[in-house]
Amino acid sequence: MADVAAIAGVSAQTVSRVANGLTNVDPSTKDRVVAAMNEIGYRPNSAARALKTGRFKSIGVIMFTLSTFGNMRTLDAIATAAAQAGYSITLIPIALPTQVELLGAFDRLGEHAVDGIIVIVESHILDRSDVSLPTGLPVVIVDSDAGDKYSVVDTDQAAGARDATRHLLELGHRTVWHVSGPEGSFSASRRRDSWEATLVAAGADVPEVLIGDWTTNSGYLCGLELAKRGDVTAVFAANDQMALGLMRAFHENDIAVPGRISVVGFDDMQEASSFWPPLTTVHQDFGAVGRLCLEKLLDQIDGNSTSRGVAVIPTTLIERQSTAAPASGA
Amino acid sequence: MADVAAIAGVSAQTVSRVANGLTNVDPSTKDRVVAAMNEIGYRPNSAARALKTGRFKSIGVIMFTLSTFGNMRTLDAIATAAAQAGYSITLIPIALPTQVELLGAFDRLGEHAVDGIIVIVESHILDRSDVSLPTGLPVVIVDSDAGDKYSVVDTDQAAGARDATRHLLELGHRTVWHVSGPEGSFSASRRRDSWEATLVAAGADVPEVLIGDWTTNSGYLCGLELAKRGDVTAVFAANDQMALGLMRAFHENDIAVPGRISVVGFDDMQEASSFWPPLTTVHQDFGAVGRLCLEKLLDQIDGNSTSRGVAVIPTTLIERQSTAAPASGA
DNA sequence: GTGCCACTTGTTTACGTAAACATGCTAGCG
DNA sequence: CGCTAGCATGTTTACGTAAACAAGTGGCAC
Repeated sequence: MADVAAIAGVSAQTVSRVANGLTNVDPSTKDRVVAAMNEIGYRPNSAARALKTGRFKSIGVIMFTLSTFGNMRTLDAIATAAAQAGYSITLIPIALPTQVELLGAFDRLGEHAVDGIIVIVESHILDRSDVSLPTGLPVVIVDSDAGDKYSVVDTDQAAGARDATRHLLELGHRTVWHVSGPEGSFSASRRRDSWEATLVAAGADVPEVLIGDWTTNSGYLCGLELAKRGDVTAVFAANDQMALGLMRAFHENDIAVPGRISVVGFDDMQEASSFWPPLTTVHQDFGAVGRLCLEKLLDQIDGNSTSRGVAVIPTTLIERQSTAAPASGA
Repeated sequence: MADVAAIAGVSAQTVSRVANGLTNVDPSTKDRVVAAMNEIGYRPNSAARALKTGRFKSIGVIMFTLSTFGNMRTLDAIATAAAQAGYSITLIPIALPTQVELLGAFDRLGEHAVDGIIVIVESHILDRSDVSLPTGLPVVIVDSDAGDKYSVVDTDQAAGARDATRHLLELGHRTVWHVSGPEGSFSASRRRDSWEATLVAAGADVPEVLIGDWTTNSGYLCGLELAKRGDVTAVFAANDQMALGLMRAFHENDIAVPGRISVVGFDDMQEASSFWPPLTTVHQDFGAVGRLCLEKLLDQIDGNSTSRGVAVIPTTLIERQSTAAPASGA
C-alpha cells in the first residue's frame, strides 16, 4: 500500500479510501491511485484488514461427510449466497459426528478467521442440554432440535414423512413399512416418528422398522429382508438412496414395483426421476435451507436478530411411478 | 494476549511462545500461562498472526458447481487432508465456468487469506495459452490440459474410456455408441476422444456422438433417440448419471439391458451398484485426486516443488450387470 | 471582504502477534 | 572464585490497514 501511495503521490490513507470505495475522493486522484494499483499489482492484505476491523468476511461451515446428497446441496446454496454477500466459506469437515469431533472442529474454527458458524451435522449431540458449543460466535444449526439454545433451520421432515405415509395409505395399502436412517441421526428419527404417528392416527398396524445407514447398499439389504415376506405392499424409505437399494432387491426377486410393492423415498435427488421405476419421493428444498442459514447468520453477525428459534422449510411430495394401489389380491 | 500475560505475570512474548509450542519455556511458567489462557478463554487472533507471519494456514478451492458427484468427492478428500495438515479450506463457488468468472473468483481469493489455490473447473479455459491466472500464489488444477503451465492432477480418463469401449468390443459388439458430456468440458472431450480412438484402432465404425450435459435427464433424452434406432447394441455414457437416464429410456421402450443393449457408465458413483441393472462403469479414485492435489499444493507452498507437471490417477473398470454379449441375432 | 462550511487529503495511532535483539540468571569449568 | 556458555524471559519493533483527528482549499452568502 505504501508503494501505491508513493507512486500515486498520495498518502496511504487515500489509497485505503480508494480501495474501500469511499466517496470522498476526488475522481482524478482516484484515477491516479487506481493506475498505481494496477501498475504494481496491489492486493489488499485481508489479514491486516481483518486485524483492524475485527471482521473477517468469512463464515465457517462444520460438516460431517460431504458425501450425502443433501448436505452437499445445502453447502452449495450456502456458498453461493455467501459469495453474493461478499463472504467466503471456510470448510471444516469432521470425521465422525461425535461431540468430541465437533468441539474440536469448533476450536479449530475459533482459531481461524470466521465471523460466524453453520453446523451441518446430522446427529442429536447438540440437542442434549448438557452439551454446549463455545459461545461468542453467531451459530446456525441445520436440522436439529436445539432451537431453544441456537438458531436452527430445519426442513419440515415430519410433514414430509407424513405425506409419504399418507400417500401410500390413501392408495389403499393396509400399512406401510419403513426403512429408517441410522440410530443417531436427527433426521432419521424425525422421519421415523412421523411415519409411526401417521400409521397410528390412521389406525394401521405399525410394522417393525428396518434400520439402514442412508447408503444404497443398506437399502438393498433391507430390501432382501422385505422380499422374503409375503405381506409387504408398501415401503417408505428414509432417503432416495435406500429406496434405490430396495428396488434393486425387489427387481432381483422378481417383485414388481409398484405392481406388488410400492416404494417412496425422501430427498428427491436429481437421479430419482430416472430410477426404474421413477421414484415417488419427498422433495426437500436444500437451496432454501442454505440460503436461509446464511441469512439468519448474517442477521446475527450484524446484531439484528436473536440467536435462537427454528425456521422450517416445507417439503413437497413428488408422485412418480413407484407407487400404485395394492394388487387386488392383497 | 496482554490480559493473559498480566494474569500469568509474564510478558506477552512468553505467552506467544507458549501458544506456538516453542521449547524454550520453563514448565512451571508454561503451566501458569496455560491456566491464564483457560481462565479468560484466550484464542489467538489468526488475523494478527497471519499479518505477522505471512502465512494463513488456509487454501482456497475454486469450484464450478458442487452438484456433480465427482467434484464433491474430490472436495471432501481435499478438506479432510487439509484438516490433517492444519489447513482450512476456503471455498469459492463460481456460477459459470467462464474465464471471467474464474478470474473474478481468483481475485476474490487473492483478497482473502489463502496460501495456495486448487481449481476444480471442468472447462478448457485454462488450457488456452493466452489465458493465465494471476501469479504469485501456488496453484494446482484438477483435470486440465495445462500441465505445461501449472501443476495438474488428472484422472486417467483416456484409459478409462478406452477400457470401457474395449470391454464392449470384446464382448462382441460391432461398435459402441457414445453419450458425451457437454462441449466445453475437458473431461468430456478426453473421454470422447479416447472412445473414438479405441473404435478406430479396433477397425469399428464410429457412430455419431450424442451430446448430453451430465444430467440424468439429458441421458434420458439421448436414450430416447437411441431407442428409435434398431442397430444400437452398446452405449458408453460419459458418466453414471447419463447412463441411468439411458437405461430409463430403454426400460420405457421395453429394450432389455443388457439383453438388447449394453450400457457402460463412468465415475462409479455410490448408487451405480444399485441401478437396475447394476451398472458396469469406470471407477475413479476421487479420494486419491483430492489427497494428491493437497500434497502437491503444500509442496509448492513450502517451496519444495516445481509448479508444473501432470500427475495421473488411474481408473478401474468395474464389471456389473449392465453389459453382456450382443444378442445372437444382432 | 469576511467568515463559515463542505470537501479532499494528510497525520497519527492502534489492532494482536512474532521476530530480533537484549537482559539476567544459573551452572559448569579452570 | 571468576568467567563464560546456555537458557529463560523481557523489550522493542514492524507487519498493513482503517479510524479518528487535523489541516488545507475553495466557494458561497452576507
